[in-house]
Amino acid sequence: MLPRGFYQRPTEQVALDLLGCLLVRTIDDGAVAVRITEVEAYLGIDDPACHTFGGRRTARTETMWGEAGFAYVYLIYGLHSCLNVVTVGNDVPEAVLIRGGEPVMGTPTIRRRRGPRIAAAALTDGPGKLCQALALTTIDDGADLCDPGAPLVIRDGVTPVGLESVERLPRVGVDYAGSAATWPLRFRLRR
DNA sequence: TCTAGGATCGGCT
DNA sequence: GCCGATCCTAGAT
Repeated sequence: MLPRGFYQRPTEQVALDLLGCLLVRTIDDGAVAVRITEVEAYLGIDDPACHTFGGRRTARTETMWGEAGFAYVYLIYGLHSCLNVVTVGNDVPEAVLIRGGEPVMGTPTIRRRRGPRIAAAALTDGPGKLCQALALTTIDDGADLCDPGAPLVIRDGVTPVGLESVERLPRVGVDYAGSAATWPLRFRLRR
């Protein structure tokens, strides 16, 4: 399991290093693991696309202002959840959005949660889809990812990820953020 | 209180 | 590729 110190580093570095890691979700309903293939960095108060831009601190974003290594889960478009991991910590409210992955364990459970008619490639290839596959909702906001007994933890990947296999792209859906919309803070594993 | 808009998804054309 | 669903959040009043 990744230790707290992993998350207490610059957000872009954490985002890169999360690629290839395993998201392991253990609840009664069924254990599931997903290999992270796509993430986005959100750089706090100086990032117009970030929920904490300009120092915004509300009930929703409170988790981002807390310690690193905790899950920040919020609801988007009134119906989808998105999973982030808080980075840096100590009143530096930055985070990495987990945008997608590929199932490596518990695929039948994922399919049961996602629906029988969903194509295999579309089971966990978006932030909302990922949360549905892992049965994550805003109830899980504030969960500690560094607690060995937690129902959601992140483990180091089995095979190391080389920089040459990582694409850097602009972030998705943040056109409202002006020039920050073009910042290359989206990282994706080539396939 | 009220209102505009959103870090998306999936079905349909 | 387009578009509607759906309701919470945050800022304004």
